[in-house]
Amino acid sequence: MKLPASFYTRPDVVQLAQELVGKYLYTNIDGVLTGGKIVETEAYSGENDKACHAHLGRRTQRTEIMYQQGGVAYVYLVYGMYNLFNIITNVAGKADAVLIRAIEPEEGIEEMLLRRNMASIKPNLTAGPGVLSIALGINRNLYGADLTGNVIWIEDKGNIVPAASIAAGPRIGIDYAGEDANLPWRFWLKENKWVSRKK
DNA sequence: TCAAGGATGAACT
DNA sequence: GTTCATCCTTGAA
Repeated sequence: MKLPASFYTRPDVVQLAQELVGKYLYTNIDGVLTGGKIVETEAYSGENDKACHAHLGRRTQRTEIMYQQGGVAYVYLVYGMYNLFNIITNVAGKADAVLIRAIEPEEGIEEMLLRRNMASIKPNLTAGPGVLSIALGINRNLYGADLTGNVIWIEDKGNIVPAASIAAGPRIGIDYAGEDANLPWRFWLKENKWVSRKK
């Protein structure tokens, strides 16, 4: 079942990031279906989070989409070469988002190998936000894409993820954010080899 | 095995 | 000019 818009407009982005672990992310780019199970996420909050691009109402052409109502994609370029995929959440004007960091490949594996220029399937095919976007064909064409449409979406397959199998810890690569860098807002499936960084 | 460095562009100072 | 929500290659241990 495709997640409805009402899932994304809920106010607690941290809770939402945790619930997204175990859901399934799919893209349909040029008629090619690829996707898999989400195994790692991070929460970013517009209010009170220095790590967020839209912290305290910062507003640029790049971050404009973050102020929309939840349920759209925020794709942006980092370090000049990688597109990172975020889900905008909460109601309009809040700028909350969830970064998808890693998935466990399931659908369209051959196409993902082709996009990554890899010969055989290995954990680093989709472990990490930059390579994940390459494998799924995500680029800035999807900036602002509707997550309830038919190009990129998330499905709930009814599988239950016990809270005990989800680990929480500090987010990655945001040391500049001061004390907010220590917030345990990264969630991943314990003992899953498709997670981008262990521990 | 692991640390260092490069690629490359948008946003900020 | 500097920083950044990254990843891959290189060369030293």
